[in-house]
Amino acid sequence: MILHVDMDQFVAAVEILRRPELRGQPVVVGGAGDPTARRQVVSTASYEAREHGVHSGMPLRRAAQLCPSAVFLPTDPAAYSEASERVMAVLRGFPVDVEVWGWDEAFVGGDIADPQALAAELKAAVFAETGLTCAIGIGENKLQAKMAARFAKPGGVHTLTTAEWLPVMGPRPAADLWGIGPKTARKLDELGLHTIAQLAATPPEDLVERFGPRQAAWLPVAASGGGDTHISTEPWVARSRSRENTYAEDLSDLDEISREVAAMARALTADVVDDGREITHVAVKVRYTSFFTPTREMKLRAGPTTDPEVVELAALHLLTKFEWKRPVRLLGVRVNLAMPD
DNA sequence: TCTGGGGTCCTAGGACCC
DNA sequence: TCTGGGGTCCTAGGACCC
Repeated sequence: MILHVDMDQFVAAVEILRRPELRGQPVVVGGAGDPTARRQVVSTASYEAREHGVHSGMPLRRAAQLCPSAVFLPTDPAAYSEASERVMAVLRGFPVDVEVWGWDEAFVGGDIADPQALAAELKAAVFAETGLTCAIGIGENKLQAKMAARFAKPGGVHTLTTAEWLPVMGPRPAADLWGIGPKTARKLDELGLHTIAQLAATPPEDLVERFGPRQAAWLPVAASGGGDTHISTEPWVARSRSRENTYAEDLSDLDEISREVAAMARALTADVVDDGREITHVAVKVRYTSFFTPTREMKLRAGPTTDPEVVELAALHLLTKFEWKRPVRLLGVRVNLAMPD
């Protein structure tokens, strides 16, 4: 069996931990914590704020309208990263395999005799050592465990097995499946495939034309409750690193745009060089006020580099490949990293 | 009340080479 | 002479996740 550990309202919970007076109050974490700021969105809302309809991705100003009494806090990624490390260390203290999945999730596998007992022990240990609570899903593969954790939230334990899968998940919309987003859900709807049970009963051949071979093969398997059972304990090696910024006021001046992109390119290079990595590709992203968002990317011809000058010049070169007739609201730079041997 | 930031993986088309 | 088929690299975009 595989367990999926999913922290409850993780970002909000970390903030509440260091400000206990916030417990029980609606808390909204996002942007610089200013509910009047434009172009900033909710990162995480506490359960109390969610009761007012506030959710991740919502503009802060909208959140403030829905829940004027909420406490608004700036995001503090370093604090969440540090809290995440403490949680994962607790999980690794057990004789199990742990695969970290983002800040606030992990899959746990290995030689597990009694998954229910293990789940209870993990929850208790995480709470005792970090003050944070989690939900735990138990399943026969990662997909089942992940879906089970949704039923377990907040703070519970839930099991979903192959035998239970179709009776429980079958009637639910295909969009409930981990890996099916709004676009795929709409395409499935257009094919008359609305529920997980309907998708599970569809031969891949019927999906190839619309979805391509890989997704066509995966969709019915996932809908039938099939999934990956491998827990990888290898440390994650990042493929890329990026920085982007949405500006409160649109940018039109190409000199200013160039300065911004150059600064991002240099900062990014410093970050990855700190991590001992080399840069192979540079990409620039522009979002116009229309929300049209093209990207331009290039491989560094001279080979992998750690030189900020090279990365900056590449980014500035890529800038020449865009049209500058309209103002922009976002600029971003991404670098791809050479994979160590 | 207009729509964040940081990632990963997949697909598709064109260039280029044999 | 007007024309094939395969393989790989590169870039752009789409979709999804937290």
